[in-house]
Amino acid sequence: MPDSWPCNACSVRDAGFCGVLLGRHSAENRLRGQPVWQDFRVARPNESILARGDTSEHVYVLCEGWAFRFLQLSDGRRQIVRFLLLGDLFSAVSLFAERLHFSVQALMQVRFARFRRRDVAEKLAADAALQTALATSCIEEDVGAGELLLALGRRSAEERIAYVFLHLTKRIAASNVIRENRYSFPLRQQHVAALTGLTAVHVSRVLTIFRDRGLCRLSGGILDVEDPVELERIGSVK
Amino acid sequence: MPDSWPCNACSVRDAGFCGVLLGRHSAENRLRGQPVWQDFRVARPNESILARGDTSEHVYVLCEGWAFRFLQLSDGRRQIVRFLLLGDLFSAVSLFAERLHFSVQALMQVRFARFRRRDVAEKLAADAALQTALATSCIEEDVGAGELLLALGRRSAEERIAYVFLHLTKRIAASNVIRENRYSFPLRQQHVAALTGLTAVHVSRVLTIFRDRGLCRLSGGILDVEDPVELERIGSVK
DNA sequence: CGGCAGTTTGATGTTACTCAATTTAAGTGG
DNA sequence: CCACTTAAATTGAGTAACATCAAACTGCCG
Repeated sequence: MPDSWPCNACSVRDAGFCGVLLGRHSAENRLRGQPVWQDFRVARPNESILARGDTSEHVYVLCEGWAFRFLQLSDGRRQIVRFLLLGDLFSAVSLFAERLHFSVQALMQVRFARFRRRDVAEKLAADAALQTALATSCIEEDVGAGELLLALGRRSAEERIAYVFLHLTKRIAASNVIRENRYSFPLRQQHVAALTGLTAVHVSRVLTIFRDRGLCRLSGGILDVEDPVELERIGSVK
Repeated sequence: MPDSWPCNACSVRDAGFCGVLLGRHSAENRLRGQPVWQDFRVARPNESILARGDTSEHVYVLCEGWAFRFLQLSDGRRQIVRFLLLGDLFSAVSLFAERLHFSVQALMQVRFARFRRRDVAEKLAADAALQTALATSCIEEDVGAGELLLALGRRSAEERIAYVFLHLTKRIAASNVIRENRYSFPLRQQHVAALTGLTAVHVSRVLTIFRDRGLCRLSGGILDVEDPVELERIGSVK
């Protein structure tokens, strides 16, 4: 029997934050006799889920699909700050703040769970596994933000795109089984642009170059990495 | 008697993280009979304090001077991720990780305190004020990183520089008394460049424009904001 | 006074953006 | 399954923003 098992409700493995919150889904892992999760919700493709400035009594975990966190200027310019994958908290540190300092949008049809912030905070005080999971999420988000800052501030368009491909494929690979350097990768070029600080037109040009060079190709929601070594050479932080 | 008092050892007020850690500096705020802080250290201008990849049993609080956190590519390109001001933890989330994912360098002569990570973690479990202080730091760092990502990804050189000036002056103003829109601002243009993802040459050009427009001037370690309204219009996130 | 780091300025180059037109792909309803 | 609609991707031409290189200038410290 595996020591980790997907949740029958949300298909998230115990290893993720959701799994820890749900406590391996056994009956005794409830708060005051109620399930610790509040409810599940669904959002359609491109639907806005949360907006900066909102206050919310909940924290959120993504259970199905992809979404992203972003910030936006008053004139509409927007920057994606992080993609949210299966099992991700929308934001780890937002457990500590009522008012949201970011917005979240669905990339495709998604499902997510809401947990009452107070319940989670209460459980957190007594649950070492949950503390560890939260700490890990905080670290990962901080590392991710720092590396993205480095990419946006100091790297060329090619390097940025290679970097985000590598970063995301590694995150995918950590939670899924991947075969043959092919990744389910539902981003459109506009999303790559919004993440890398480039325009969609320029992303298209760079991806054409990557394709012609036999480096990788993105289409139909699949990322095909043909030359992982070279991609790593261009995009790696090391 | 004020409810907040500068630490006689490090001049940090109780309101900062250091103050909470030291617990208003009263005798009973010690761990196992020892002062909770490990020791104080000094670094000279431009001295490297911590390097990415190091492991450390300590967390660090800045007690005097300015420093900055940065990331760097193997070819030397570097991006400043956050400036560290009086009372700042070098990194809030690094309380949860032994291995550092960032480097720290002194901007000028600095003094900082080391605290054993284990001791702090232990104190954290029992001390609600410390929990709150840590949570606040985590949020503030996350907000700062997000806004900087937005600036680097989507804003022009002028906007970025106006933004970092505003952001830093607000942080300074939060901990000091400021008179007449003059800020002690020990950054050199190269640091502004390293923070904004620009070159020092281009920063120089933009600052010349700002000066000629009567917007603000940076020299001799002083930032003089002559037209706060206009600076806000250019640099604000709102 | 000399040396050095930082700043300024000019000339030139490159990268990525903008605008616009065209092609391709993805849905949608009959 | 096809015609229609709409969104996304591609391509080209022209441009703007910022980088690079190099030289001159400034201020500071020993």
